[in-house]
Amino acid sequence: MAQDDASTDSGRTKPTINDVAARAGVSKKTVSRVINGSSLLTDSTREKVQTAIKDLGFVPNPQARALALRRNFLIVLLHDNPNAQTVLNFQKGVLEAIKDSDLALVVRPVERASPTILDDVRGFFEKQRPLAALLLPPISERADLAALCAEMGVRYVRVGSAVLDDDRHSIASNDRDVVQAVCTKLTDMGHRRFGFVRGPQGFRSAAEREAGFLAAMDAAGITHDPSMTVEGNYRFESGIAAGETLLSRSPRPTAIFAGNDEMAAGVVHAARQMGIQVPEQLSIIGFDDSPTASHIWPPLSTIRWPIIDMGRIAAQKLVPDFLPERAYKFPLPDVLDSTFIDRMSIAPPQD
Amino acid sequence: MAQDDASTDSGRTKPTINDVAARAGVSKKTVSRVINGSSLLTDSTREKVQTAIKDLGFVPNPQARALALRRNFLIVLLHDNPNAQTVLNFQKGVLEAIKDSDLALVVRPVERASPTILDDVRGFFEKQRPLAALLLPPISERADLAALCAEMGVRYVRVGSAVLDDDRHSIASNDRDVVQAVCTKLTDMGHRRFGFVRGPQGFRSAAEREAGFLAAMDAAGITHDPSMTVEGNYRFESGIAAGETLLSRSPRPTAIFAGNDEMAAGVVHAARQMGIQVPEQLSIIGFDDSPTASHIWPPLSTIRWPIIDMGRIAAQKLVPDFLPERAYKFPLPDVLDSTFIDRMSIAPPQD
DNA sequence: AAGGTATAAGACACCGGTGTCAAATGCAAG
DNA sequence: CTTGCATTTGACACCGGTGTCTTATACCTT
Repeated sequence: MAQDDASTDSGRTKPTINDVAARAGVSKKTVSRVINGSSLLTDSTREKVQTAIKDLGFVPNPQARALALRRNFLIVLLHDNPNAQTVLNFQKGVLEAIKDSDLALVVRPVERASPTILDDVRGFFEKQRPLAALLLPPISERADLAALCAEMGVRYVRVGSAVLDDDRHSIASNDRDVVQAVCTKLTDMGHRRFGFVRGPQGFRSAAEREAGFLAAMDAAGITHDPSMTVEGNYRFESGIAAGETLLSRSPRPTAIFAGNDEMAAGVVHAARQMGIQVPEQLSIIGFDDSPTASHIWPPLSTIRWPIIDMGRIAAQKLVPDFLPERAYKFPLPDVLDSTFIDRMSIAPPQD
Repeated sequence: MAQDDASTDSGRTKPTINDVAARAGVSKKTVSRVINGSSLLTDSTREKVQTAIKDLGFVPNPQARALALRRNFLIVLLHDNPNAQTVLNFQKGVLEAIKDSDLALVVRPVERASPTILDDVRGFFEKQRPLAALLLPPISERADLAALCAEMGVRYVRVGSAVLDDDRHSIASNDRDVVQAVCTKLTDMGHRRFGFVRGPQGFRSAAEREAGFLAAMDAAGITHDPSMTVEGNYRFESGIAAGETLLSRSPRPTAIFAGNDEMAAGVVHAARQMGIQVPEQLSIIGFDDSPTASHIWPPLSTIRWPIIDMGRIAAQKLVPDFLPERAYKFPLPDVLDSTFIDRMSIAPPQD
């Protein structure tokens, strides 16, 4: 295999751009142009260089490129989302998209409550100089973080339950519409007395889902009593508390929509403690299609949002020019549909 | 604030090592020594330089260092673990440890089944040249991956249910011991007929937990019928199937240990379908303390492994020389204790 | 065939640090 | 007050690419 000195050498140590240049008989700048897909190249030159690259098994050094370009080939996932499954699925989608690229995904949790959050992120950006950032809810709702990205030349996409930015910087699910549609199913079944377990203040998802619920009530001609809306914090325990509150009202609601599955599971728990049968005496719907939803009894009817796809599309919006296969087609959607997963927690009201 | 030209300038563009050198009246190499904590420096020189660094707000450029050192300040998390909560908690621990360092965490899922896994990882290492890698189970069990890390000069730590490597390269939970202890609680309660839902072949955790279970049987003088061990794949559905199998045996087991919470939840599900009361007629114990465990009814007694701590300690073992605060003390442990979380799924047998 | 212009390729400095080795400095001993 | 040696500091090349500007080549025109 050792046909000349250069290739003998290449067996031991990684070939550099200089080795390629020497072998192809061109300058390193020309090799650089080939790597970067410059259009001002003769076909024959390009071929020569590509052959040399292949022969040598040359892989450009990302650190050197990063230094010269003042930009790292990193996508940062900025998040403070408490739902592990959501975060991991989103990661999965992103990683799927960047699989065969030169990019890597770095995770960076941030603290929503921290007063120094902007400085923290700025410091991180200054150090790592990432190419792009992905903002997961709820911090995706912070306009100041998006502005910081823009200011520092970091591309970004904001992920949310509703469109949060212009189409280049946003990917969203249609929470409001899907919740309205699903709650309308319930009114069509004959339910008239509803309880609603809201997500916490400051979460756009909570507001969107509530808006969808209210719209369904409106459409069915039902006046929703505000005292039948209870606020939780998206966690199981708050669902129990909310369930206890709502189910001790008289008359009792026959259907409860909870802002997410954890809280819905809490409501189921409360119902069991109070001896209320689900779904016969009480219909419950959650949101997320988390593992909990299918593991509890009865299995929860819930709404699955396409979080993996959102991750993939977010990455595609972010760095289309870095992704090898352009198998996807433009324009990329801004809103993705969620789907209703009907399991066993809903039924028509009794009597 | 602008006291001289240099500081005026530093407001616009980031200061470099040259600016610091000029301000401190030393060479850039000396500044470099200060940054890297070289010991052959006069105290007065060090101070001068540190003052200049502080005045200018100088932050070394990681890309440049990466190029010169041929090493990126990246820790890679290599995983193919299906349990989102586990992965995310581990990430959390790692991130906690590297919080104020120059390091970043990048996630890289790998496919256990892929025949090209070694080449994939090698390619990734060649491109990103990470400083270190963290191997999560089950791929942490692959010695060839560890060898690859060693060969490519990537520090690594393997995480597992038992010590998988020497103490510098391993952090483990004590699955076998804790399972033995917990199952002994069950025998002490009076249980004699046990079912065991094993994790899948090829998972060390499955083998360890089984060994612990068997040891407890042994210690209690119980001969465990091998047909009362059923293998699952760590997922809910396989737990249902295993539960159906075990609970249709006659005489029925009065206690079932499942290799993880998902499968335990499946067993609970199967028991309910068959009209068997938990825990009155059947005690069930899981492993992981996943959200599912506390959300189902009855809440599962389970074992919590200290995955966040394992992440933190893994990072500390990996890059002690890069972590700012040496608040932790050596030697770092190799094995961390899991704890039994007693909820409501166990009770003495009815006889 | 000469001149003019568009285009391809190259020379060289530069990104911002670190390694090597030589030079300068400090201090003890003669 | 030298000399000798250990220690501290600096000069300079180098890590492996890219940007800018210049030069060489190719293609048209007249």
